[in-house]
Order: sequence, then C-alpha cells, then structure tokens
Amino acid sequence: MPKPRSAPRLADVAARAGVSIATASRSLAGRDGVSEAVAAHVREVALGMGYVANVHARTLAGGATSTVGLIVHEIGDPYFSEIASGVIGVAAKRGLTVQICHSGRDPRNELHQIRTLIAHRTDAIIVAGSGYTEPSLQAESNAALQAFQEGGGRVAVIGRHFIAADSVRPANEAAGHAVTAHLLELGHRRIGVLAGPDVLTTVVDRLAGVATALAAGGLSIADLPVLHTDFTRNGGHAGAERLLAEHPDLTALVALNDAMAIGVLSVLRSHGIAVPQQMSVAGVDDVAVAADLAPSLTTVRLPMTEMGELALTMALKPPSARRRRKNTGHELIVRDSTGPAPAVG
Amino acid sequence: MPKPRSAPRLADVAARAGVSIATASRSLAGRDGVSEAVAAHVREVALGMGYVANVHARTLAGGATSTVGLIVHEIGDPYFSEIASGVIGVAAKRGLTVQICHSGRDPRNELHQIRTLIAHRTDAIIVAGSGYTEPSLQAESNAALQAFQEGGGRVAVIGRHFIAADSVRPANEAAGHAVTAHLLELGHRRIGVLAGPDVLTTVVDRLAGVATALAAGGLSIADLPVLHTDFTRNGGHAGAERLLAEHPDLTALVALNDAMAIGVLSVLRSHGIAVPQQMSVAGVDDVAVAADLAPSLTTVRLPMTEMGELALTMALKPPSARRRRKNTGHELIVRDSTGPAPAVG
DNA sequence: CTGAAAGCGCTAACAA
DNA sequence: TTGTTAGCGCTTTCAG
Repeated sequence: MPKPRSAPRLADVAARAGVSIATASRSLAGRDGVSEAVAAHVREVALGMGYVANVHARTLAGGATSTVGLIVHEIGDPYFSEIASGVIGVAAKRGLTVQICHSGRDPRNELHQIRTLIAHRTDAIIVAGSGYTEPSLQAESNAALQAFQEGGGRVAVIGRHFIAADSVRPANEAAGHAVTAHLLELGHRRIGVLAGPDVLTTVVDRLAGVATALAAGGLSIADLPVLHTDFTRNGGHAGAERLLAEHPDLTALVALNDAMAIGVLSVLRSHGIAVPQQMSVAGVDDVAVAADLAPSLTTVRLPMTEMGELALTMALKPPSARRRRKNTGHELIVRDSTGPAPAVG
Repeated sequence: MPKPRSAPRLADVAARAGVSIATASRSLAGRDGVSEAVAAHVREVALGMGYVANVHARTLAGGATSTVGLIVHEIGDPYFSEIASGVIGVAAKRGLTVQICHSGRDPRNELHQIRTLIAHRTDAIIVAGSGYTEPSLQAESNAALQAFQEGGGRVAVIGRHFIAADSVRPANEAAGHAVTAHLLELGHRRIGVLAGPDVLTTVVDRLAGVATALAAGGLSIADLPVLHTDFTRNGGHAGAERLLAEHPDLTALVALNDAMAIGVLSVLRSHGIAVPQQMSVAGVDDVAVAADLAPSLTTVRLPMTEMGELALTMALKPPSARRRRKNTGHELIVRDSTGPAPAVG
C-alpha cells in the first residue's frame, strides 16, 4: 500500500482562496504587499484546510529556516537535560525547533552527529559538554564546524576550548577553586579528589582551580590523592571506595561534578561514615536534586539552564567578526554535606 | 555581507567525478544500476569534497526522510529525559535525528508543537506524558495527529489514552496498587496521598490503583486524605506540609511520582521526622536518583528508557490495521524509606 | 549502465 | 496590489 499523500499544499490554499500562489505565500508569511482583506481571507482558508507549510520546501527555496541542533553527552544526565531545557525554551520563543543528538563523549560519534546536523542544514549547531585536552581528538569536528560556519551556519559551544566559535564558558576553574577554598576554610587538610577522565578539559580546568586553592592554602595537589574515574555517579562511587580504602586519613572528598558526589555519598552511607561529622563531601554543578539529597550537597552552582539559553541566543545573533565569549558566574552553595574538619585523632 | 554559499552540492560532486547528477545520486544512495567502479569513484570524490546531502532537498524530492519528533512535558524532568534518552538511542541506531519540543503540559501549546512537527514532515511523532481526563482538552491535538497519520505519518504515544495511535502504556494503575499494597502490608492504615492534578490521566490511573489496593485491604480511599497539587517536587513539598499540619496521625505518605516524593522527603527532614521510623514514604517511577536519596526511596520502577525505545520502535514499524498497544511492566522496589507502621500511640 | 529532464512545495525576483 | 516564473538540491522516471 503506497504512502497516501494528502497534506494540502500552498497551491491548494491559493486555488481555494482564488488567488495566486505568490499572494498566498505573502499572506501566510505576513509579508506586506497584499491587501489586508485578501491576506485575512487567505489565512482563514488556510486555517480551514489545516494547511501547514512544508518546512523542507520552504528551506530549500531559501526561506527562513527553523531548526537548531544541540549535541549533548547524554540527555538523561541532569547537567545536560538542564542545558537542553534552556535551549528548547528560547528556541520555542523564536519559533525554532531543536534537534538533539547524543555524542556519548565519543569524538568519532560526535563528528558523526555534527555531520548529520550539517546535512539537516540547521540554522545553528550548539555543542555542549567538555572537549578533549588532546586537540587531535576533535580536529575533525572542529574542521566540520568551521566549514559549516563558512557556509553561513552558526555555531556556539558550551564548555569547550579549541573550537573557533562563539562560546559559553562555565566557570570551571573558579568552581574548583571555590569548593576547595571552602573545605580549606573548614580546616580540612587531608582532602581526596574524585575527578573524571583527565582527557576532558572540564576536568582539567576544575582540577586547576582545586590546585590553586590548595596552593593558596599552602598545600600542593601533588600531596593529595586524585583519582580519575568516570565522570558519572558510578565513577564517583567506585572512586570513593578506593580512596576510602587506600587513604583512611581523609576528612573531605571533593567530587568534580555532582553526579560523582552522589556516588560518593552513597558509598559513605553504606560504610556508615557520618557526613559531615566524619567526612565532608562537596560537588560541582548544583543539579536540581543536590538540594534534596541527605545530607543536602554543598556544591558550586553553575547556571546550566541559563547556559543553554545564552548559547542559543548568541548563536542566533548575526555573526560577529571576532568570536564572542560569555563567561558564566558561579556560586558556592554551602549545604549540609560539609562541616568542620574533625579534630585530629 | 551576504550569507556565503559554500556547501558542495550533488551537482558539484557529479561534475568533479565526471558523471551525471543521476549517476552520482545513485552511487551515493547505494542503489544499483551503476557499475561498482563508477560508484566507488563517486563516493570517493564526495568524501573528498566533504559532501553531505541536503536533507531538505532529499525529503522534498521524495527521498527517505530522517527525523522524528518527540513531545515531552519538560526535558529537565528526569522522567522525560530518561524517555528521551531511549528515543534518541534507537533513533541514532537507525540514522534518525530527534526533534524535541516542550508541551509544558499545556494543551494549547502541545497542539502548537504538534503542528510544528507536522510542518517539519517528520517521519513520526511521539507524544510522551499524561493526557487529560477531559477529552475536549486534547480534541484538536488528536485531530491533528489523526490527519498526520492519514497523510502517511506515524504516531506513537506514551502514557496517553484517547489518542488513536500506537501506544506504550506504563503500568500506572498497577504501580499505584503496588506501593499501596506494600504500605498496607507494613501495617499502615493512616496513609496520606500526594497526587498531581486530577485532570491528568496518569494521576487518575495511579490513584485508581491506590484505591483498589486500599479496598482489598478493607479501607476506602474516601477515608484518606488525598491532596492534588503540582505533579512536581515543589507540589510534593507543599502538599506534604499541608498534610502534616492537617493530619498529624498519618504514618505513611505515598506520592504519585518520585519528583513529589523527593519534595515530601525534604519536608520530613526539615521537620525532623524520621523516615521510616515515624513516617514511611513511597513514590512511583524510580528515577535514577531514587536509589541515592537518603533514605533511599521505595518506589515502583517504570522502565522509562525502555518506554522511549519501544515507542519509537513501534512508530517505525509499518502501520498496522489496528493500533498496537504495549503495556510496560512494573516492579516494586523496596528501599529504606518505608518500614513497619509505628505502634499506635 | 548512464544521462536528460521532470518535478517535490515553496520563496523571491520580476512583470503587469 | 497581484501574478508569473525561475530556481533551491535532490530523486526518479524515461530515454539512450
């Protein structure tokens, strides 16, 4: 059975309204050059027929296009779903639709998704999430994005270096600094760090913040245990188990994102270690649930939703000669998971 | 400065390869009717030029289209981001791209999003999230979806009644039954229910499950306090405050989704009420963090990711005469937030 | 096996 | 103010 064809076309509307196809087009597009009476009539007819313009034809013909692409690591991760929410929010306001793809933090797959989005001729492409410290890993993505921009496409990245495009830059280093300074202030000296893979720039940047805060406090990060595991809840879980086993003297654990911190809290709970009395825990991001964990999580708030909004807003502006950079703010949110360092045993 | 035009077109590839545009098309599409030698050559040239077919032109010309639409309440909500993850996962495997829109649980806006997706001529549209008990609220959406299907479009809904399309049906009633039965078994009799708006079918269905479990236990839901607030964390928070104030004798609180349960736990914690010693709490959904709350949340697991996968898989199958229905399973997950009812004071 | 040409539905000059 | 017409880039008969 052949796919039935039925959606009314502009020509149908025009015929029914008794005008030319051009007039119909103008009326519907709200462009002027049509008498208001005719325009209104056409619109009414169109509505009556349930006419909806074919976006592909419209785009092909050079009309305004209407979709933007968003690449995230994984939409199920709150960090990214909050960013996506911001992007979708401003897109909806502008009548745009958002295509979302998973990169899975795999450079090859990311490249593939970028290509796909380019094929879809989206107005803009937003790439969210950490890049790689090793530039060669994203050289191809970079080139593709570059070509896309040269072809008139717009690009904005969130939390990425090494890509020549407008960018929103989360305060990663400042965030790392802030949590660490907070812990130091509470008297902690034996601090364990749960970091994600060190090929991720986000991890490296946050770690750099940790290091400078430590240095300012007269400590060296080289003297503290830093574990690189997955940048996820399970990575935090596994890392905490190991840190606890190998460094029984720690009084605080800082996780480089909230997902990891959640894993850490879980381990501590199962070991019956009181937080924050015996061990302080802090994260970075301030995902929505952070406030509702028990104990509620001390963390550094990064405005994810706003980052998404910002990125799309920048991407939708006419391109500027030099690329724009927007640095986000950050805010230390002290909750119940951190407390004074226990007196030395 | 005019928008530069640069993406190579099929014609460019054809010219460069020294073949006709038709041959180029066939080679790239992997269709036969071309000598393998020529095809290979064309492919190589295309690759070298970084050629990517224009999806709009391809779609317009009647070629295979390649995108599906997904409408969710709000992508920042874990329930929906997990569903989205499932959808995106299978889409990626099939070389499809996913357009995600927010309905905001507003029937008018939902209709608008459906229209948008139809304009984009997506292959399929998936609508996720509760519908309304009042059919008139979604009559227009229904009609639009109907027309879309008659035009050859595919539709699948998740957790929705009253829409003539393939559907994935979460075990809402069974879930409501399961949590309630669990609480009853633990000896609870004074149970408060935190429900979302009663215009949502999901709420009504889960509530029905609660009622039958209660009835089986010799109780009537009419005798218990049922509060209809927002179907969100804050709704649960506000509702719990009220329930606690007005019904100090309750020993258990069931929230009709985990988001609400999280709000409930937060209230209990701030009131210093021990869970589960003084008050048991249970939710429905089993979002990812449920296991990491403290106390970990007893809930009923609904396979959100799988629901998303299922929905797209169904939608991608050739349409069948009568609509398909897929009921999901459910599983009571007993964790630490529920315990025996305290002895009567 | 390969090429020429007719659209797909729409927008945007260009005429009238 | 309105209509005519030439594409946008691709797929797909239909010829060769």
